[in-house]
Amino acid sequence: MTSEYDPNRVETSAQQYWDQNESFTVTEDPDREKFYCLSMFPYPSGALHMGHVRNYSIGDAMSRHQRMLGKNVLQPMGWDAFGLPAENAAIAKGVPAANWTYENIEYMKRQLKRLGFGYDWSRELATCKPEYYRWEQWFFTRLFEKGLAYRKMAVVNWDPVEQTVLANEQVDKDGRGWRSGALVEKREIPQWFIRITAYADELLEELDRLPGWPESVKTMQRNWIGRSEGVEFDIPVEGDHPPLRVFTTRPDTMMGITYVAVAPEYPLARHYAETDSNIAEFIKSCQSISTSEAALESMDKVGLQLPVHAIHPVTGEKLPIYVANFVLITYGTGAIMAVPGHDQRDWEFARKYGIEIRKVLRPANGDVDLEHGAYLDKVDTVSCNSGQFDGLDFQACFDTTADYLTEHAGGKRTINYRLRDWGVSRQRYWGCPVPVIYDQENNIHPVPDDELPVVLPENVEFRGVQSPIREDPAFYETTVPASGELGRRETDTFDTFVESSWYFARFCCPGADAKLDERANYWLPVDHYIGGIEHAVLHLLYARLYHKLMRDIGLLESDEPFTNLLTQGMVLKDGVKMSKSVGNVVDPQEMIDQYGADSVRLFILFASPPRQSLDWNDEALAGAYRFLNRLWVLSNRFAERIKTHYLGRAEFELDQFDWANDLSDQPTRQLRLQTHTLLKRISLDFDRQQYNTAIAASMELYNAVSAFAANDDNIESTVRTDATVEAILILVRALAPIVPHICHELWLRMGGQLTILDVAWPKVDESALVQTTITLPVQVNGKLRGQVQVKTDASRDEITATALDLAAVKRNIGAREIRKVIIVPEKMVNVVV
RNA sequence: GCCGGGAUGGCGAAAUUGGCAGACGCGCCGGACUCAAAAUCCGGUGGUGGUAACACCGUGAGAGUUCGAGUCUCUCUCCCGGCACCA
Repeated sequence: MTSEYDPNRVETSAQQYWDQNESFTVTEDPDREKFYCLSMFPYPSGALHMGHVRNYSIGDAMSRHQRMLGKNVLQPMGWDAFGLPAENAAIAKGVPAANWTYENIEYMKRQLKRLGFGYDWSRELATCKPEYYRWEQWFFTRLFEKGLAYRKMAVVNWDPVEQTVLANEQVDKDGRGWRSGALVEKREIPQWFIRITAYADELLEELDRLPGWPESVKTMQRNWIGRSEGVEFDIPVEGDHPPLRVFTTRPDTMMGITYVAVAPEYPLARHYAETDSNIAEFIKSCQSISTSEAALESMDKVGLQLPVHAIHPVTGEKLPIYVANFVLITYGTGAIMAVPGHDQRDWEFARKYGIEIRKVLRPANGDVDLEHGAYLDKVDTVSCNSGQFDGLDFQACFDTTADYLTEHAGGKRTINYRLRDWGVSRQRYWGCPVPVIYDQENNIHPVPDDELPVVLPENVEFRGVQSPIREDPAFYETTVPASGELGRRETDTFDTFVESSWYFARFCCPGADAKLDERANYWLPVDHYIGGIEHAVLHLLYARLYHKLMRDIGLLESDEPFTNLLTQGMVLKDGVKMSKSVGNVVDPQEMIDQYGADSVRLFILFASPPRQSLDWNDEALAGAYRFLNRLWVLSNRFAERIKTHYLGRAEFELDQFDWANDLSDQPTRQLRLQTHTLLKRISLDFDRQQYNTAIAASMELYNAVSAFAANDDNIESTVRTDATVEAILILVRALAPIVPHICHELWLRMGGQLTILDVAWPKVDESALVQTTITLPVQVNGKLRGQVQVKTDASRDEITATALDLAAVKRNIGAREIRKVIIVPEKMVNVVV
């Protein structure tokens, strides 16, 4: 008697086996092809959610499949352990952030083990540990020395009641602090930046050499970097004022300038604000406006004219100067030339304030009316009303005007990026301390290597929101390197994106007494990176940047960190994202307790292709469980026979049945044809990570072999047993990456000598796919009318004759004349009448 | 507004990239087993008409290319995601 399928028992025993044998611990092996499969590491928020389970199920299926293909597979796991939630818990509940974090890690690690993911736990890391962030600090001081990290003033959210800086997440959508409820102000304080703009071009260009990345992510990164080519030049201002520096991508329209506009923060605007209260008030109103997207969208373009004029650099015309809320101090030069005829935003502003709209561009073969909007075309256009620049097409006019401005207006061609340098300072406690010391004159001294790490104290007490290390002399009081005078430590910590920008590299070198060692070059780049689309820009861009920074400091040889990227879809319930506020969250733990890890993994990979969203369905999960029960029963029914008859063949010879014996048996040939046709599909689907169809095909294989065995219960014919056994052995191996526990146990029961982890992926027997006859669909005028059985090597005439002989075909042709017969070899027949 | 991705049964989805639309699963209907139910097993399941054989319709809408279109081209509608006073 076979025992019933008890997932809890089966899974515990498989997991014990993997633990005891350290089945997933790997080392470098130059003789084997490596495969580094990485899933985005989780923030230890308390418990795994369904998104994690999906992410890691995909990664584990991929890793185990690659291992069966014979590769040296690295699949590590760790913890993105710094961050605000731990700090919030500390503030709200008085639990030390470190304890909260370590307890969550412990619980979530148990959950990951309970799900049976094949991680090399010997490489586990948590970013909040000094042995990790020590190297982050070391690296930062290198960047500082190279000028790639620097300090400058920047705007933060200031809570006037708590007297502290707030993270964006701590400001609600009405612009109030999460704890005090007070209106948050903008304040400028000095902060640390990493010069990502120095890598803007490489980050952009290299996207074209990442065929393994989804187009959507590459597009998002391109937009984020936002490269635009144009010209920067001076527009003189009356009186003693310095000229206004402007940037434009359309110098060809500069003869149409009818006003200029500056950002509220621009020096000229500030100058007049000192003496004019209207201007001062206007500037203030611009600053208090929330920067949330919704607010920006509904915001009107408003401005105020300054009591001074600019001078057109070509015509000498007097141009009004406005301070306007739509000009950004952070982009370009903070001032713009406005050409309302050929820029929609300038047009709208001009309309509102009654400024002249001048046409300096028209279609090459016609004219255009500027009554209803600006004319923006660049193709088939010609310049007009532009004096010496008249009659030119876009490119010629661009070049001529750009040259003119270069010569006469201090101009130069420049490239502007939307991308800003990365602000990495956070005035928070639970993060990696920025390793610098300030002396009495506020000069910056990086912490010397031998004094690293600057350890973040874990036993601290919160009094309100303020970061405890800011008011802890034991932390910030120190001496200045070299001089020994009294100094003050930086109390800012790093943005947590800094830790996640290099963890993939550190996984390669556990325990290294350096940031990285030569093992990194064996494993990197990551062959397949899997995670949520929400990281399309920030994390994935910063990780690319850090990889290049590490390369340029000589720690790595490769240019890019992730060869292939798979962005998995969201997990939904009833068609909407699972969330606490909707109340539709399904707890993975409950599902595992009820059905076991294998059923959860099977369902989650079966319900949707990995890149698409997945709608959670309890009933379909039960269906996955039922399938595993059927698999269990069928495999066990043959396990004893396999063990006694096939033991000794060993895993290496599994695919070598003695078919020469007798293949005249038609049902056997049919089963083998089905088995290997399906195996071919399964293998293809695994190769393209389409696990849902791989599982569907595996279920078909189960259905086929189960029906075959049922119809032939007392088969004595060896050849039929062989075919059945062969199909079962293929089925169990094909499912092993997806439902590893049950397959582990079944393999042992069937007498396997190796753990199924290390058994080779099954091979398609091409000879099983050879058919002597084939069924072809027959169409008349493209409509299906019947099927014919023909010999595989039948001539076109023979096929035509057979097809035309079908009653249904004759009936549908009727009296009509046959114009031609199209035969697509091995596909179909179409009679055209 | 711009960019990217979609739209196929009651539901999740599939279709080897131009060749039998709806594989596989869920749900539902019918049957077997059972005193009964659950579980399990067997059969059916795109729509309309027909006892049936069969016929017609059918992949968001409309046109086109083709012997043949879910797949290619054009136009449009809607949905999801991202970006956006970027000069």
